[in-house]
Amino acid sequence: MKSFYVTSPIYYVNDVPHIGHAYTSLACDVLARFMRFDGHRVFFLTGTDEHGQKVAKSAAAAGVDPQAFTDKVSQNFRALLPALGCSNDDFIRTTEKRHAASCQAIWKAMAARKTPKGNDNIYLGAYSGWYAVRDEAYYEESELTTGPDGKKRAPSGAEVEWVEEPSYFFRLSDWGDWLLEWYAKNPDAVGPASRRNEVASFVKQGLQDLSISRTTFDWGIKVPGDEKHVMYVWLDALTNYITAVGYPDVDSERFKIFWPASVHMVGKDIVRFHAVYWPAFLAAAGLEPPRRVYAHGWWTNEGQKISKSLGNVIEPNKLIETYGLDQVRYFLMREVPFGQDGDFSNAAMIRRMNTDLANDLGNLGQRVLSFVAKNAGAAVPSPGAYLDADRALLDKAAAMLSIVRAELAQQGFHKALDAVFAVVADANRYVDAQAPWSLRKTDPARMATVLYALMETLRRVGLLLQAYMPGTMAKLLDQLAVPADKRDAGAWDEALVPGTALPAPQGLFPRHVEAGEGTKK
RNA sequence: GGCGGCGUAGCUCAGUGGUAGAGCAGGGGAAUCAUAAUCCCUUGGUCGGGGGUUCAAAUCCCUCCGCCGCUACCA
Repeated sequence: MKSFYVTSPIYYVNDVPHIGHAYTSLACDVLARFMRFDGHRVFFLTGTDEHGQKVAKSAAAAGVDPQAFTDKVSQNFRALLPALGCSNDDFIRTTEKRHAASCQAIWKAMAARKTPKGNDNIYLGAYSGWYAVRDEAYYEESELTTGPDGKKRAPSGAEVEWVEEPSYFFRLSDWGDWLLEWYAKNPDAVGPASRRNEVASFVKQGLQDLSISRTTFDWGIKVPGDEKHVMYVWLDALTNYITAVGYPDVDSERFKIFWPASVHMVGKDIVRFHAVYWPAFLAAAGLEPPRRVYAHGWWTNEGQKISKSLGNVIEPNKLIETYGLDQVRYFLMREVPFGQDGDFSNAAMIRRMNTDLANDLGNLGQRVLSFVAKNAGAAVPSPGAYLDADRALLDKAAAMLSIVRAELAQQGFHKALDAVFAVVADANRYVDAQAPWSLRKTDPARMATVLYALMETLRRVGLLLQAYMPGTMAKLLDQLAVPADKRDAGAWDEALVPGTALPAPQGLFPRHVEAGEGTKK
């Protein structure tokens, strides 16, 4: 059995869940569901990133210790998953014991090994730079301005001072060639291709060593053997991906089955951490890099950049409440080519849910199933010999599986949907062309064949769309009387059994009508 | 500044040398099984500007204009 390991980033608990988090998680979920459907052994991981100075500070501000604080706020993210219909297999928190053990193990593994150039991977040095206390951030010399008072200031206007602190460094500078070779030999390792090019050109510029410990705060995982230091949050955070599959027990069944990860799904803002640092950390520790890192784009809201200060943050729960879960899942996966930025607008959302879902797919189901209920004895009809028109529809429906499989293998979520909805459109044309309402009077046997072909097409559409819209497609398959154990790719060619009794049809996708609209004048 | 990408119908985009395409939106019609849904036809573009190569350019080359991404240690 093939395995498939997909991860979302672990979400930083200091953030409030927004559409970006939901989007990443949903993309992972669609992949996870499709791969399970397609017979893979799947592990879908998500979780929360809970260490770092900002979290410690937020906890202090709330008057609680950091652990109690993160116990609480990590729930914001955990609770979002069922609301989104996510089928994650685990939820990891970086404050868990298993994770501390894993981080310390990868640190030791890195420290024990040499770089490709024969140097130690980790060495103790000093991290120095222009630090703004107010911003809690370091700045590059080039970013600073010198005021009339002679003081250097950050772009934010905060005063900066030169500080030095002891720090362990990861000798990233020795890993550049290895990374470039990895990109070259594994063209699918980073996607979309534009991101791979960006990352490669970044590496080509030459890499500096990376500070991987801090001494200025202590809310983190202790560096083995030097407890004054806590690990750099990104080393801590990225390591979650192996913790969850059993690291440091590399001989465990789970680790052997699922590592390396099939896809790390990330937002475009954190590509570098996943496509440069992470593979280098892993290689330094003697572990395999992930098979693929894929960066998706960002959403705007009604054409505007989303920001807290603009107050136009899109809350996933609100969206689901307004439009429905499966509608939102569909919209996010369909509206924008995955990998590119996209715009959310209520008009576009409503257009998609009414046009694609209610009118095309929902109405197709309704017109076919209610016709069968009224005119074919509420049971699966018995088909006669197929004509060319029937074959054309059925063959195209049968071909969808391999198309969807190929598209999703490279995160082509929208293209996979394109292929399925092309068949839905064909099916609507077929209904009109065959006009079963006429056949009812002239040729009942032919009518039965047409209805059967339509139901078979709906069955396959329903099977494939389960990954995107699990709830609604379960209803569709129920209405087609597809048995629960015949809803995966293994049952792709197991056609509906004539004579099977059918339940009363019900609408799948209600049209969305805006308040004040909908009453005829 | 450097590197990379993009600019095609009202909107979102596909199309990388051979008579301009899709979806949605707009207009007209057909049908009546269905969630007034569906189906057919149709309006609409000097393919960012200019120059060049070629029998032929949205597609290759040059140049200009505009937009975007990356250009390292908050996460």
